[in-house]
Amino acid sequence: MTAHSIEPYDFRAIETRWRDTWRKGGYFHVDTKARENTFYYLNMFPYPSGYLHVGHGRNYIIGDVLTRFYRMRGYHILNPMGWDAFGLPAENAAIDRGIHPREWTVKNIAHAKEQFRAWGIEYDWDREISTCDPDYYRWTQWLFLELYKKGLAYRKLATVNYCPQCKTVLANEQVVGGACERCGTPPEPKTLEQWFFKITEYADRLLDDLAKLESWPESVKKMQENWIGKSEGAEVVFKTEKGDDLVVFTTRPDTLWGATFMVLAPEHALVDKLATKEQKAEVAAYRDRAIRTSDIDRLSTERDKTGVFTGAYAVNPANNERIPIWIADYVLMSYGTGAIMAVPAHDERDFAFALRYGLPILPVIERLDRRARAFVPSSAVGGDFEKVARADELSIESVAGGFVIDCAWDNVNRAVRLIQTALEPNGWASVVGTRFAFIFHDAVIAHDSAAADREIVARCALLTGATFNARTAMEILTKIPAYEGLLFHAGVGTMQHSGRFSGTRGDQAKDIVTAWLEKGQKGKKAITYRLHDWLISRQRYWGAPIPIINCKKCGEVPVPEKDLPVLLPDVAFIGKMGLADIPGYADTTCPKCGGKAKRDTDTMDTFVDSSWYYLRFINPHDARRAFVRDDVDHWLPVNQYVGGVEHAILHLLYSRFVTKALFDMGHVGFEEPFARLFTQGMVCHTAYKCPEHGWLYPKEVADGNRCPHCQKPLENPYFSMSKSKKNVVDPSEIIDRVGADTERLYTLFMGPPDRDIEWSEEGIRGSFRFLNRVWALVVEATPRLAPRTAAADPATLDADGAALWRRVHRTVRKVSEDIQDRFSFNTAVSAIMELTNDLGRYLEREDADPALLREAVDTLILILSPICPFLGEELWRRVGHEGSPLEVGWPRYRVDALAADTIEIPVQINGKLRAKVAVPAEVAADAEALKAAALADPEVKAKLEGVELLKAIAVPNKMVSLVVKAP
RNA sequence: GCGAGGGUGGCGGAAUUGGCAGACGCGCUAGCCUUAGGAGCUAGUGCCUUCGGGCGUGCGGGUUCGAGUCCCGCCCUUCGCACCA
Repeated sequence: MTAHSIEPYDFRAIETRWRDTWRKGGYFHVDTKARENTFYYLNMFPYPSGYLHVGHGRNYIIGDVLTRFYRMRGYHILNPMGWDAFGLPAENAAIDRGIHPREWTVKNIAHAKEQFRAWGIEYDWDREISTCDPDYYRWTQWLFLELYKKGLAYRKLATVNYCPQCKTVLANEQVVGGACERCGTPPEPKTLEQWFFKITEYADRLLDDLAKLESWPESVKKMQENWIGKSEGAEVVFKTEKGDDLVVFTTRPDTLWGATFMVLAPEHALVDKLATKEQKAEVAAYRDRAIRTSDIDRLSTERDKTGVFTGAYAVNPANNERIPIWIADYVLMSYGTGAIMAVPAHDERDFAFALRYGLPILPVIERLDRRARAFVPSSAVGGDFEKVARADELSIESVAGGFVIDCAWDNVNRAVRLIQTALEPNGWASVVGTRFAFIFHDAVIAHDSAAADREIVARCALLTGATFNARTAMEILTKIPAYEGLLFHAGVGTMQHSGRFSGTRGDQAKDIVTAWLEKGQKGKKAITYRLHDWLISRQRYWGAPIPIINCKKCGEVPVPEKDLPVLLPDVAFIGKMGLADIPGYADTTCPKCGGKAKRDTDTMDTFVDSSWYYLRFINPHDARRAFVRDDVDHWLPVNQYVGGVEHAILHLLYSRFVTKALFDMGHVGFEEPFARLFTQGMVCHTAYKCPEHGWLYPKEVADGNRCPHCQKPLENPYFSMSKSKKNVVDPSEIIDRVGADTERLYTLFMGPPDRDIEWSEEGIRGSFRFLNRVWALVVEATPRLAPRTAAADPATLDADGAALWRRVHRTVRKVSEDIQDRFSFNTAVSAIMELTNDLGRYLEREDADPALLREAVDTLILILSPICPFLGEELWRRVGHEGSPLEVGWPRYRVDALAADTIEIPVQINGKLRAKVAVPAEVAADAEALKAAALADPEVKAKLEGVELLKAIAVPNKMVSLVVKAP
């Protein structure tokens, strides 16, 4: 570059100049009546919580780049923006500041819009919506009523977290570490009538239709699948001795013969009835403790399983064994039937519980490997036992305290006979694995029933004497180190010890047992989901009121559609209140009978607001309808939806549910709301933590990474940006120092968009430097450009020129594909950088071709303009054009410009790169010609001197691989 | 524990279909320029080297003319779910 000083890149002036140009030009207004070339791009709308940091910016910058790109490609692109404006943080902030949540929300929205403007991020602002606006929540209420009419909204008693200090109900997310997030008091369970949406009715469709979502990330689909948590199995009816039916759900009906006890959730309805007089007090105490602790502190995953015997018994329908009924908090009332049959031999939790409480553990499923192992204490047999076993070709090994014999399933019996023969009269041994048995000198007792278990324990106790203290056969076995890992397995295998079902193959066992249960009316095939109905009631102020009226005479009456919206009462906000606390709000008249009635005082979960907003954007101002069917049917499903992975489950699942419900009601003609989903990674940044003073702002931190208060060395963990960790970067500071274009460029360049990335000051500087180079280069080139209609003629270019010309076209193709098909903005940016580098080198030539310069410079500006729109506008005018790059259209590439005349082909000899040959393109494309050219190359010839060529492989346009043998 | 990602120079990352590993950027080194700046320009920059070459994409095997990429077995790490019967 020449040394004379040129005009500097004045990003402040440039960004100020073009800041409103797109809005004024109406470039992003779209007519939703359009039916051709339409594209619905949607970013998840934000919660207006103060201000957006550079991490939030990533999401919207990606959207803005894509929108500008599609716009240049001639699409009618719909890219709207709105505000998920209801919710708890607004109430909390309002409480702290003594203002109304609406005031706080409105202020934040205004500030966020100003941030978008500074970022150069444009939307069709005529479509702005805010969920706290009556014109919006009126239709949220309409949605509620539609679901209600369909029987998909209903009310039932449910337990919520109630904070006795704040005197209010807490949402789950307000309970942090088992305490109220505001005051730290542990919440109490409280049972209230609550509204639910019957999402479970759609569980199967929500699960099955995931397969149709081909352009969703696999991880998100998997998360939804896990969340829905479908398990297939059977319900089995156990009769209690008092005559009640106790229904359990199991995924392993084939293990029924191994069910040696039952466990109920402490809250189970039958607990009171079942508990015997002697056990009642203990049961009640355990249950009360469980109810209090269950939801509060689940964090200790590895806590011991506890439980209490109810005193009652049930009958195992498979073998009529009498089995005890326990209660334990490891069984959850919220899953299945709240009761289980415990099969301790094949369920890890049941195994631990049974060992702890001395309940029998009976193996009923064979191990897949069908191996067995016997342990023979040395005191139980004579001195020549080892020799005898060897003579019988058994694999015997001497271990501490005795011998271990490993057998395959077909020689277990032989080993057992041998051991029995060798036993002293008071000795005993055991075998586990494919066969479980205890061996005595006068009998071999299979460990296959509770009675056998008792007999084994009694015999062992007798033989062992006072030191014996095991309660079950399994407990004896767990004390033998050689058996570690062999006593328990949860695999599917052949049934054993299961009466006439013994020997049933594992792959058929479940079906065969289920069929038998159904035939004998002892149970049936059943499916259980982890997914629960969606609790939408919030006892809060800042949300959409539930449009239901309770009349003493008529009962539950929906508010007639003509009376919507049910407005939030416009009262001074006093904090910590729900609608129930507002005098007069609930008083109304019954729409049916006209008598006195009460309004429902719950508001809706904000996920209801966001479960349908993507529909409202199509006709945001329609006063008569939530949306227009014909229009939404055209524009939806959303072509591209982009947001944070933190919404992978709830928001996306609720939206899918609502769409399916609306489809069933005939309101929309599609079953899935979002055709393509992309989840962007988070932006991380170093945080500073003092062990004593907590999180510190970077600017507080003194030199040497020490705490300014106590001089202690600080920890520097690396976290996604969050206010609480004080590691956010404010975009206004970046924009002020290097400009929005630099921030946009850096945000895209720093890494693949689906991965978490670290914000770095050095990276910002590099991006800023690049834009300065682009600026200088274009300013430098401007007087040397051919007129703006000129295009380069490749025939007249020299080698350097032709190379640049090819680079221009290759770059257009790469950037187009990277943006549109691959969502790979970082590589698109690096391609633009490479073009800039080449252009800079070419520009150093005095005789640079003016038409080529024109083509290269124009192209560079155009493909950079979606990423750096301010600079794009400025430079486009500078090089002599009128209007915005947005009006020009995305540049096209020439296919004939993609390939060079001469291609350099690497040559490998025995897998190692040994030479490169330059060949004409038509030679490189032909395997035989390419092979010949490589072999004729002097360098290759020299390397082949004196060796024998065994094989030559030529891959057209790629490489030549030679296999040789040294003499 | 279950599920899904990820592991490549000093750092962020690239390699799209099994075909030249390290594009692009940061940092660093040397030089130039300069009324000195956290500026700009030029060159270099994976490691080792006896200057022939050798080694190199978490580790160990395998397939192949050829493996960052495919297969088998491990290790580490991030995220999500987690007593789900």
